[in-house]
Amino acid sequence: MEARMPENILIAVAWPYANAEIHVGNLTGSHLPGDIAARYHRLKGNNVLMITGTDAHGTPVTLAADKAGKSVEEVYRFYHEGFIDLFQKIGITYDLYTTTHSENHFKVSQTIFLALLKNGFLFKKTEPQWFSPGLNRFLPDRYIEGTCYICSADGARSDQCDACGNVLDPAKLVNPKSKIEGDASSPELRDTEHYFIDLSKLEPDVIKYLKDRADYMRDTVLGESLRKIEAEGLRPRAITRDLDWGIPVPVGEAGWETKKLYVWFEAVIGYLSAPIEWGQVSGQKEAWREWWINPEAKQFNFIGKDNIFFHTSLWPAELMGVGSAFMEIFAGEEVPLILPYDVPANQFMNLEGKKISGSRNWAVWGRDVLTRYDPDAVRYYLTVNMPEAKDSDWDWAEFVTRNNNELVATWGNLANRVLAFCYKNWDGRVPDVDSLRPADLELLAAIENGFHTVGAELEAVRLRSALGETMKLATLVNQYLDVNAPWSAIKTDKAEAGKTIYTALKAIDSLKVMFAPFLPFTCERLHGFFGYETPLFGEQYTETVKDSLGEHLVLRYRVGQIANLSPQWKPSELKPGTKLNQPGPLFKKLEENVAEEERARLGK
RNA sequence: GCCGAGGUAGCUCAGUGGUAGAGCAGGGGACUCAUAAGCCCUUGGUCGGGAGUCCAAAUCUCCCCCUCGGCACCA
Repeated sequence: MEARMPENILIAVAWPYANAEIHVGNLTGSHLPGDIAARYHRLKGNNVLMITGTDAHGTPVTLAADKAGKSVEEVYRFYHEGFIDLFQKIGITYDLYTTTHSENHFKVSQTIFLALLKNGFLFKKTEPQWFSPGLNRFLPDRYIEGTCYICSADGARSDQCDACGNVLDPAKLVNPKSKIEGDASSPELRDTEHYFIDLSKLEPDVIKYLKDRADYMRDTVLGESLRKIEAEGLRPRAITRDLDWGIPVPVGEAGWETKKLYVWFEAVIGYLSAPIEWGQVSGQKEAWREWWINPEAKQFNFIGKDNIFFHTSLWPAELMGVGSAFMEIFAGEEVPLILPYDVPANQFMNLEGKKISGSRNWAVWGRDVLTRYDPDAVRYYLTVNMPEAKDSDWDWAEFVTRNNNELVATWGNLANRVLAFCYKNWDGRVPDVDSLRPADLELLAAIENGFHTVGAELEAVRLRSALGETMKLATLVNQYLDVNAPWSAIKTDKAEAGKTIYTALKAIDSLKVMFAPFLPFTCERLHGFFGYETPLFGEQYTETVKDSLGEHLVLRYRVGQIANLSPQWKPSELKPGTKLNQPGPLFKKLEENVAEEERARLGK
């Protein structure tokens, strides 16, 4: 393949919230597609930085801590460490998985706030907000419900009634109640002053930002952003809250000590602060600029559809409002930050036809499912069923059949049958061949072409399609084997059988690379069967970072011994005579009763 | 109510102007290297309904029906 300049690719994933475990819907929604993209670009030789971390702040964490009788820090650390354990077990290779509760993130977030203030995009405004006398704290609207004063339906939110659809005046809500368990006090409206970001002023910029990307952004994403904004406009939005837990608002005025930056205003800033922290812990303090100042860099935000607004409106608005002022305050140079290239948001994954619900245990939890199934089996099903265009469904019976009929039968069996046949009949070595036949060259050409077609799908973040293309190529090799039947040929002409096996091995060696972003664990094993001495991927590890807020665990990724290899996203160059290692099955076939057993676990 | 996304073979879904597709499930066959896997052939659809534009529509326009999601100070 032609030489090319490496691209700088930032893979930024939505920040998991520290009040619940991660389930398969969260994985397929953002972490897994991000990891597949990151691994592909690494194989391609691009400079990849994949980051995110735990969103530690916000009211729900505070309330979860109250309920558990623990400190907010304990609660956030509990989930944070669990997330890191899961990402190692399922191979989500963050270069840095950190947290919003770090000195660095505080500083970067506050700098963004100050830059927006400097540029005139923030204003203060006093509004009534619900206050719980029982909890002695302000509560977000979602925690208040009452009776609608228009249609008399119960369960109306304070600003809108779902029953009649009317927008409500919170002050008129009848019999307002706190939805917090154990809070029997009657919430009341109290005036409170907050900072707002003037999104209406930034609306033309946001529209232009989205229109510039409209030819490749997903239709579902544009529908929830561009078309919605054109229809409804953007309104100013409060970016501070009355809360003890969170990032202090960097204004030295009295009365602001009890207020914090709104979680989504600051969580998205993590896409900037995490690369900065990554540079610090890697001893390359300025390296983050390669993904944030370099206008050629491409940033991807992998998120679920629930976050589309924050990533297609609020975050670009923050960045455009900041302009060069962030760097001016942060580093003393007036250069602008770049804007995200694409926001490939996924829809939701349901479970057995119903919406996933953590509180009702209608969920397949990431760490739990990995105690019974291999990570690549889970990754495979989550990828073929990824909700790229619309909501999808995790169905246990389908999990079993896709595992058995596709992963095991088409791909795993292909690798195993060819390697085992070769190992047994050619003394553990790749057969020697003098020349190849037209059919052999034809197969290898088709496989080689896959690096272009599958690569194009991966670059466009059409992951289901990319995996489907790869699986089709595996079928092509199965067909080739059937036509050439080396198990028959070997009885009369071992050289001919050797050509078939050599060709098939080379094809499998190539397919291994194409499958690797999706199935990294088994492809790494297969890589080992072929006798390679360096791995396909680097390794994950954790370390503890200390700062003025204390310390936090981070997950990292070390490229290690493959750092100096040339890009691996290219056709196999397998040499005749290469010594193989003892092969074995890559995947496990699942029993038919698995679906029944798993369904019995749900909802309990 | 408003906004958005969907409604294509029994099931899960791909397909945005040019003779209806894939995988699974069902039926038949040849083979045996392989986790009884793989391969070949095959049954099956008036592309939610109606009207329109066009030489030509699953694909564009309009109306209607149904499902799901959101309704932004909730993450």
